[in-house]
Amino acid sequence: MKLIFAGTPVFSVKSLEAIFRAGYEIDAVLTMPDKPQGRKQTLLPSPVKEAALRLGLPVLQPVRLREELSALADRGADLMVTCAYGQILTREVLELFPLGVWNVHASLLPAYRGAAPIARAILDGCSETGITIMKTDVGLDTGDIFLQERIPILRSDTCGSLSERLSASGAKLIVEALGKISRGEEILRAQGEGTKCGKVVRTAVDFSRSAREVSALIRALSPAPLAYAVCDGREYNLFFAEETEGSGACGEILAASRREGGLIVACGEGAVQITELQPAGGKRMSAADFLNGNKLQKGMRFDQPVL
RNA sequence: CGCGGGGUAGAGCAGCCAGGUAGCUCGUCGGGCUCAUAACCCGGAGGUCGCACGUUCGAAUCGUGCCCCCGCAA
Repeated sequence: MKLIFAGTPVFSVKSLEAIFRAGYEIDAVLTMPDKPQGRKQTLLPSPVKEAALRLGLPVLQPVRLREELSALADRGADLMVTCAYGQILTREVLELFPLGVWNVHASLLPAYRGAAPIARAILDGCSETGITIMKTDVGLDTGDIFLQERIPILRSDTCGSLSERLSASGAKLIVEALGKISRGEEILRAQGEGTKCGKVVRTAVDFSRSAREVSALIRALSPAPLAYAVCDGREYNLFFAEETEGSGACGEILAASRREGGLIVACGEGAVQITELQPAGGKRMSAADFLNGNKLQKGMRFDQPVL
């Protein structure tokens, strides 16, 4: 069984490595073209490309997959595995693989089809999410479900930490799936009605929301694209905040010292303790380190975002 | 030439504009207090002030050049 792996971000790397380690013949790895990153606009390879090169696998980076059909077809793979690849597959692509195209998706489909299922699940305050291995069809994450694993969402989870566990789960499940497929044991079930989620963007924290929602927003967008807040003309990226006791005007800093319990900000309902942040121009640091610099004082207020 | 912040002790910062003894919070080490402590008190160690050149009696501070880090935007 010869297969092609398609993936792009770090989330996909564990699946690629697991499939490789399980001994499957990976004919080529598809990933998005190198993109200019950062201030210097330097061209950077995707995490999957780096992993593929490390494993000595051939890498293909078509800008538009549907324009490289013949090249793909020539490789004669039996099956394709996709995992956050970044391109919608057309019917012509799907038809190239006799054993089908299988996708690793980071949600319990049919919930959270689409771009940012992990962040959305945290944002919505879900207590669990999971991984679905599905047989890709022409719709957006609408294919029949093959395998699923539920993963709890912890109060301490950020999109980053949850992604790591989901990524590991996905790697385990896709290997399991390939085993069953190679033995002709796949049993599928249709999804039915589902929900779609769009990608998440950098967002200003609205401290008039409840502490639960503020914490969820901050954790859902961490470590990227991040929630932020402005105080005293300076912007702060927020990496982590948990709900805590406290009340005051929305956005008011209720405490800004270790003695008083850290950096605590009043929300519309309750308060949050911010434990990791990054001032504009500065580095990411713990609230304890940040407070040593005395930039924010009790009584100051974070700006209310213009809605 | 996209906009902007920054490099001072292990960490986070002040000092720079108006040159003249290296400062704060924390950590660390030692001692004390306490049933005890992440609490409190006392004391100590620890810094080529990013690099180079220049101005000056004297530069963290002023001037020139360079290196590096970071936020936004793309």
